[in-house]
Amino acid sequence: MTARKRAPSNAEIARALRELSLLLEMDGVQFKPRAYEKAALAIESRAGSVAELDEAGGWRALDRVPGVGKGIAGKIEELLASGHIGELDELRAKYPIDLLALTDVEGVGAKAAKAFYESLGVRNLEELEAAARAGRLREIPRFGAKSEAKILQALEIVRQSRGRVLLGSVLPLAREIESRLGAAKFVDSVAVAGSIRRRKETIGDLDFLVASSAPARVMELFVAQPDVTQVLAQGETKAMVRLANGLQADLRVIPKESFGAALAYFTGSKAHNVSLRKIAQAKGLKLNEYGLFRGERAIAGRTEKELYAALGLELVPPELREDAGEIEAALAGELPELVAYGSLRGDLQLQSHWSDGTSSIEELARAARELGLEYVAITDHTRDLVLARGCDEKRLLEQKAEIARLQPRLRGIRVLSGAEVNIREDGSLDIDDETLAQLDVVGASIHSYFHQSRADATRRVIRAIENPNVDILFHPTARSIGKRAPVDFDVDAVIAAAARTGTVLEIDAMPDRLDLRDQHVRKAVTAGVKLAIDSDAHQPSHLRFADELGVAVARRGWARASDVINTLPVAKFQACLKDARGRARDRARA
DNA sequence: GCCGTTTTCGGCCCGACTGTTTTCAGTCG
Repeated sequence: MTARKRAPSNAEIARALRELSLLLEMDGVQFKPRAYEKAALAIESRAGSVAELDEAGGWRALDRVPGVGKGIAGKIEELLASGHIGELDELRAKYPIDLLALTDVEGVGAKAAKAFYESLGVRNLEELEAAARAGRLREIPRFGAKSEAKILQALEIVRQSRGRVLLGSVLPLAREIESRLGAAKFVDSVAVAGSIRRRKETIGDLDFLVASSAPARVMELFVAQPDVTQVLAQGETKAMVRLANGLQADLRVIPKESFGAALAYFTGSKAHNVSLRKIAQAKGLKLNEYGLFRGERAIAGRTEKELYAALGLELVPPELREDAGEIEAALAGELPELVAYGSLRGDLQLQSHWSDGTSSIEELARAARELGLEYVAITDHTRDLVLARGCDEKRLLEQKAEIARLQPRLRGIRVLSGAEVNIREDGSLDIDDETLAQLDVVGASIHSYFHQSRADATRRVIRAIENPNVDILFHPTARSIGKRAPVDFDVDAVIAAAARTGTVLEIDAMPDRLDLRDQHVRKAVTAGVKLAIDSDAHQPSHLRFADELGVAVARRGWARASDVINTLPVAKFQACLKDARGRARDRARA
């Protein structure tokens, strides 16, 4: 067993501050909880390491982080120096419960957790579930049978995602480990395999594959990484470790000539591999992680391309390997040419500090240009979202004028005016048509009434997209992975309506949204509905999600570049929206 | 505990809605 001293990551510091915030709230302290929560958010979304910042400049440097003052800077220093925060330990002793897990359940906050603990002794998710099943939550004031049922439903969603983490939260670490291994002289090639390579929306563990003639040295390097908290197993060609984020990471070392076969084998999915082996079997061949064999002789396995070709298949992109028709398409030579990473030219959903974003329009535009984008739409929240400082008609038009003033200073990137209008309970919008008609890009989305009946929700969404001014349906189902179920509408009916009205459906690339999800993207593509892949950025560091995660979801949904409207150059993109609005108006008049 | 073009005190994105009950916690971004 290895235990190494390492500086806490920003995420770990944020987690401690967030727990402190919740415990203070539970303790009835005023205002401090919000301050700690704000500081946690700021630290979590910071690009640079806070631990390094402290090392370089101490609390004075920490104090300059927005939301962090003298007090919280002191707490962070305490954590970095000793691994503990005294006040946090004291509060944990007072309330010995898994508060972070409990408040992750939709409908449970600090106050509810306190009531559950003090009245029923509930300390963790298991005890909460037991209490809810026994019908004991309704004994607590202000809780009844309905809230009990809602909590059980929310627990089910949490349970389904237990032990899995969001793709977006592990991808950077996976790449870091990959490049660390790849930098070693004795490593010939390295790859991330498993569900990360397939870009599944949640990840259960990390799989690494290395080709090397010095496996022992690779093993040593792998288990000695600073992120490793525990070595679970270490043999000659295989190691398993526990990482600081709680996930397990596995490494296999393979001889060069088997790398392609092993990569295919460890990328999966299981169902895809079973189908490949059946094809091999039918040809009198044997397929395993070491290669494709006729009798004892290996006939392919050095690369995946060689392996698939030997089986009579086109190379199947990892994102499609779910045994969902890709084998048949590859046999027939009819795999689609998927939208490529790096092919987005625009980003159509950005929130600035005009509503709940943290950056100015100019900062967002410059950051987008840095990423190589040619245009962005500023789509701040609107009237109904009071907490997000939603804009009314007047502010939206002021912002449009502001964008026009800024544009000459922003060379190399076109900024479009827009809005993320709220779809109300009945499908009406919270901004008038006259104003919407003046904006370049109008997205509409759901932010409330998540629990309507299927019929009501379907009618609501279709009514919204039938408005000729609505160009795009933003984050269509409003789900939050591992937290909130998607709004229950008839997806096929909404896709059919989008095809009829020329409405674009969005793939919102925020790590916990990924909405539309892969299967629904595929339905939309089949129906000929256009997609937009957007970051939903609230700060510059979010912009990269569009390419990193959004394009991945589109690829998993079999989308080509021609299906994605923001792969178009800005003039063609705008012509496309204008054309759709024109036809929608004609239809509305008819 | 943080913050300041109302700057060293006194505010704290602060409205509608749900579920549960007569005063409030939680949710929406």
